[in-house]
Amino acid sequence: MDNAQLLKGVLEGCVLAIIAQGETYGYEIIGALEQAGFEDIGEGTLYPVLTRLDKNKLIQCRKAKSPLGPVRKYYTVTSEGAECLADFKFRYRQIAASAATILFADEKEDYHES
Amino acid sequence: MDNAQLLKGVLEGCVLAIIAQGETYGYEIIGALEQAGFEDIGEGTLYPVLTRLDKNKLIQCRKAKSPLGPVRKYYTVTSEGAECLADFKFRYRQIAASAATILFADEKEDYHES
DNA sequence: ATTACTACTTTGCATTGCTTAGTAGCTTGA
DNA sequence: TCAAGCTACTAAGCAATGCAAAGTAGTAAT
Repeated sequence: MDNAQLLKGVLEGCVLAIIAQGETYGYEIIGALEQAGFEDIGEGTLYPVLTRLDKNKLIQCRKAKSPLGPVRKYYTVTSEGAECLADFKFRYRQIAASAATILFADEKEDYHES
Repeated sequence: MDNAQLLKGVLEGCVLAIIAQGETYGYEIIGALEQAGFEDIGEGTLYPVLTRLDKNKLIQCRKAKSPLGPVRKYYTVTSEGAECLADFKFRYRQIAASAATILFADEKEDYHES
């Protein structure tokens, strides 16, 4: 029961959602993920996600100088990416609801408890 | 953005949770998953999960005749499995909360609007 | 010049869902 | 009897993805 498996797919959707909130770059995205509660998202985890999203035309890239350090790659979502994000949210909601039904079934017995 | 990836890890925890609700067998578990809202969980998806849970000593198996059809393998959770399930629920809640923060941040603006 | 911080890249591995195909017991009807 | 159809489990092989580890570079400060 590896923790990593729970992230699969979810991470990609979350990264897309973060970029949808405003143009941003890799390092900043890692910070946003950690601030939301995700722990230990390394660079080796995030950057392949960005590469994939870019390859699939869901985000697009623009290079710009950083005030400190090397060149940054700023990302924004494409219209196709926005569609995908909406679709993802829908599917995630479905699965999360199904999982909650099973996992937390015993915690919702407040109202029909005989 | 494959739908299958969203299931990773979640499925295993859900199967464990279903068995924890009472002794059951493969075919019945598939029914329970579909009833909870999971779509198209095939046998080739479920049985490897059961094999893995068994190998990891989280569930144990008992063979018994079926009123119709071949012998069934009835599963129950071990004490170790119960611990794992509790741990899984905790981790799932954390990740689900983090994901919701990012994905549905814009939907919770009822109280500090304007 | 060395250290440290920012920022992105690359390689390779392990896990896991899924497709497909196969085995096997039981019941029913022609 | 024997084929069809249901129940029930098994097995082989593929693809996607998170992740660890190591590397490349630019800038700044000591």
